Amino acid sequence: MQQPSLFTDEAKNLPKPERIWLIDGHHLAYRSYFAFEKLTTSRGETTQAVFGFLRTLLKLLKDDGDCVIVVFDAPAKTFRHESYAEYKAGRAPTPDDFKPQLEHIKRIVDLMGLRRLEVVGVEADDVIGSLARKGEREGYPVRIATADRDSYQLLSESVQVVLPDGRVVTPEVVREKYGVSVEQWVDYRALVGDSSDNLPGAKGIGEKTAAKLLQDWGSLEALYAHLGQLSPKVRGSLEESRHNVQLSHTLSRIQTEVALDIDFRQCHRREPDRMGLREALEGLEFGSILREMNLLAAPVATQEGQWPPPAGVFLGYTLSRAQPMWAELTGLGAADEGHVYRAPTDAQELKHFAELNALSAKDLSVYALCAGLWVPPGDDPLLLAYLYDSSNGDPASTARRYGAGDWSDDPTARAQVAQTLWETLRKRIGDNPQLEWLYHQIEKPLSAVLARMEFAGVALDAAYLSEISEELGQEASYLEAEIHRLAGHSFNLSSRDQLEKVLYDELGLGGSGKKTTTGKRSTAASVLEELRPDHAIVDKILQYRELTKLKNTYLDPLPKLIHPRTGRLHTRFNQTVAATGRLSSSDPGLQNIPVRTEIGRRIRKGFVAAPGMRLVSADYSQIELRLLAHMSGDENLKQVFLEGADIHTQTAAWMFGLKPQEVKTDQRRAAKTINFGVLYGMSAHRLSNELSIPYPEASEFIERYFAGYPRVKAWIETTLQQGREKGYVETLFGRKRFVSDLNSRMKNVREAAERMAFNMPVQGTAADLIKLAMVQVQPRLEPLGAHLVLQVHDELVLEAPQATADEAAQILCETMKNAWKFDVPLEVGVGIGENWLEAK
DNA sequence: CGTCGGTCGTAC
DNA sequence: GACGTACGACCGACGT
Repeated sequence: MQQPSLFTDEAKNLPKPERIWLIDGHHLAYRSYFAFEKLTTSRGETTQAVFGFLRTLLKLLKDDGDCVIVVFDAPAKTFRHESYAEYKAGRAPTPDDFKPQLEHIKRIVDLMGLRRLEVVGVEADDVIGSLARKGEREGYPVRIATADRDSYQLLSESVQVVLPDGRVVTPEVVREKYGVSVEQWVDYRALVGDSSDNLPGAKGIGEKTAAKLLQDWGSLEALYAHLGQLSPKVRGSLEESRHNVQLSHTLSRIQTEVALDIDFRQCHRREPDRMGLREALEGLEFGSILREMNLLAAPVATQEGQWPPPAGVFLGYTLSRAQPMWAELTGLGAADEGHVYRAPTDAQELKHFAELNALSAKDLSVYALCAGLWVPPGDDPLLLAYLYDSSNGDPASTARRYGAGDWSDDPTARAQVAQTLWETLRKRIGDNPQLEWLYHQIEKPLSAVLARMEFAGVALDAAYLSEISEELGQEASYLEAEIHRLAGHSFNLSSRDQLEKVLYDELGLGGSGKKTTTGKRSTAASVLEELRPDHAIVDKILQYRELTKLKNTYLDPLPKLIHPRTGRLHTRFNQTVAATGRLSSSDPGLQNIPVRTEIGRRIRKGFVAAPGMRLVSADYSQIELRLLAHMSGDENLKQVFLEGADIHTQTAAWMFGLKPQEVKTDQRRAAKTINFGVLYGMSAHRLSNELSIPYPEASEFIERYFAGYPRVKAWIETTLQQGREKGYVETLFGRKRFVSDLNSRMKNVREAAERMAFNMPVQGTAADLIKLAMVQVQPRLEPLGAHLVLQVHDELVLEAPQATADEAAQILCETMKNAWKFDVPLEVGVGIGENWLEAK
C-alpha cells in the first residue's frame, strides 16, 4: 500500500522550492506540552510535547513540505532576554521535563532531514519574521506554522499562518474575524492584550472596542494623538494604561529585518535518516507515528491465501462479547508473513490447528472449549508484551505503542497485528533469557491451564445463597428503617454524600477529621468505627453497610452468572492485568470472596463441589515473608522459617530482645501488624492507628523491626537504588515492572512510587511461584480426574472425585512446596471439603 | 440514556 | 501526612 509520505524519495534538489515552511519550533513544542494529555514512556519519561509536536508537524506538512525551516530559540541568552521571553510567554518558568523533550524534538527534526535554525541572540519570532519577509521579497509563498497570534502581523498576500489544528489564517480571515487589517494587528494586540500571552493591554478595552477605535482612527498613534476627541471612558482608559499599552506594543512587535544568511535554494529537505528516526521513535514508544512515517519494515505485499492456512499462522478473531464463555464467534481470520486468510465464521474451523496463536489466545481457546473443542492457546504476543513491560495488557494500546497497527474489528487485520507484534516483541525480548524463560516455562503453558480452569468453572449452591440473601435483605431493611428513624427522616443510605450530611451536619457528630481525596468528610468504616460510641445510629450504619455490601456484591449477582449450559460459575483469569505479575479474576471476580466475617464465611459455603466430588484448597503460609527472607538474605528472618518457628512471636522476640516464651500478646500483635505492613511500606502513622498506640511508640517499633532484620532494610534500599538507576524493579525470575517517579522531588509522589517499587519484587515473585506450581500440577491431576478451579494469589482450589481427593490434595501440596527451591522451606496448608469453607 | 470519576469495601 | 495488588457496586455529574 503506497501512500503519500514525507519520506518518499521524490524530494530531489529542485532549483527553487515551491513554498517555504517556517515552523515555530519552540512555541509549538511548548504548546504541545500543555495541550496534549500527559504521555510517558514505560520508563517514565514525559513525551507529550514531542508527540504533539510531531503529530502537528506531520498533519500540517502532509506531503507538501519541500523547504521546511524549523526555528528554535538559541540557547545562549542573556538573563534579561530570558526573563523578557518568559514574561512574554506569560507562564511560570519552564517545567523541568520540557527541556529534554525539546532536545528530542531537535534531534528528530535533524533526522527527518528538515533544516533546523537557531540564531544566537535572536528570538525565534524575529527569525521567522525576517525569513518570512525575505521569502516574500524573493517571490515565494510562505507558510508559518505557529499558534502564536502575534504572527498575524506578518500576514500578506504571500504569507500565511497555519494553526496547529490546520486552519489557515490569511489577511482576509483576520479582517473578518477581528475587524482589523494586518497592519493594525500589533496596535490591536496592544489595546486588547492577551492574558495567555501575558500582554496587559488597555484596561476596559475589549476586542469590539479596540476594533472600532482602530477602524475610526487608523492606528494607535493616531488614537493617542487625538485623545481629546474620544469618549471620556475610552480616554481615561487609554491614559491610565498608556504604559501597559506601550509595553504590549513592544512585546508584540516582531522584527523583520534581521540579516540572515539563508539561501532558500539550499533548504530543500534532505533524505531522512530512517534508521536513526526509527530508533528514536521506538525509544519514545511512538508506534503510531512510526507507522505514519512508513518507517516500519516495508510490509510484504499481502496476498489473499486459501483457507485453511498452513500451521504456524496467527489467528485474528472477534467475539460478540468480552466473556468467551458467553460469546458467539463473529469473525475469524489468519495471517502469516505475506498472506491473510479469511475463514468461515465457525468454531469448527479451529480444528485445523494444534494450538491457537493469537492475541488473547486464551479467550479463543475457552470459546473453542464451549464449542466442544480443546485446542490450547499457543503463542500470544500480548503475553510477550506484558513480560516486556507489565503495563502492557490491552491489545489496542499495545498494538499502537509498538507500531503493530490499529486494533480494528476486522479479524484478518487483527491477525496481522498479532503477527507484527509477535515479530517486534520477539526481537526486543530476544536478548533477555529470563523473559524468554518466563514466557516458555510460565506464561504460555499457564494460559492453557487457565483456559481449562475458566471452562471448568466452579459449582455454586444458588438456593442456599438465595436463602442468605433473603435473610440479609430483611435484616437490612429493618436496619434501614431504624437508621431513618434515628436520623429523623429517610434518605438514601447508599449515598455517602447524603450520609455525610446526616452524620456531621444534622447529628453533629465530630468525625475524625479525615477527608476524602476531594475534600469531603469521610464516611468510611474506619472513621465510623471511631464514632460508634457517640451515637446509636453509627453501629446500625456499619451493620447495614456490611449486609448490603455482601448482598449486592456477592449473594445477588453470583447466581445470575451461572452458565445455562454448564450450570456453573465461570470466572476469567486475566493474565496481563496486574502490574506485579499476579493474575486477576473478573466477570465475576472470585479472588475477593468474603471469608473474614461470619456472614462472609457463610457465603464461602455456597461454593461447592459437584456431586461425588470434593474441593481441595491449598495455600502457601506466609509466602511473601518467606520470599522476603530468601531475597533479602536476612539471616534472622531466614532462621525463623528454617526453625519452623511462629513468625510473629519470633519477630516480637527480635524486636524486644526477648525469648519467644516471654513475648506478650500485645507484643506479638504489634509484630504481626508490622509483618503484614512492612511489605506495603506501612507508615508509623498508620501503625499507631492500627495498634492504638502513640505515634512515637509506633515509630520505635518500626525501627526495632528493621534492627531485628537488618538485611531487610538493606534489601529495600538496594531495590530502590536499582529502580532509580534502571527505571524498573524485578522479581527473582526477572519479571519487570517499570516505576517512574522514584526520583520525583515531590515527597508524597516519590514515596508512593517507592512503596510500589519494593512491594513488586516480593508480590511478583510469589505470583511467579504459584504460576509455576499451577503449570507443574496440572498434568499430575489429570490421571486422578481432578482439575484446578480457582487461584487466589497464594491459594489453589481444585475439584477431585471423592475417591482421589486425598491423593489430589497430597499432590497439590507437594507440588506447591517444591515448585522452586529457596533458602527457606515453603509451607502449604491443605484441606478437603464439600465446600470452599470446609476445604480451607 | 451511557460513561466515568469518586468512594467504599471485599480479597490476598 | 495515604499501605501494596486487584474487582466491582453505587452515586452523581456530565455528555448525547
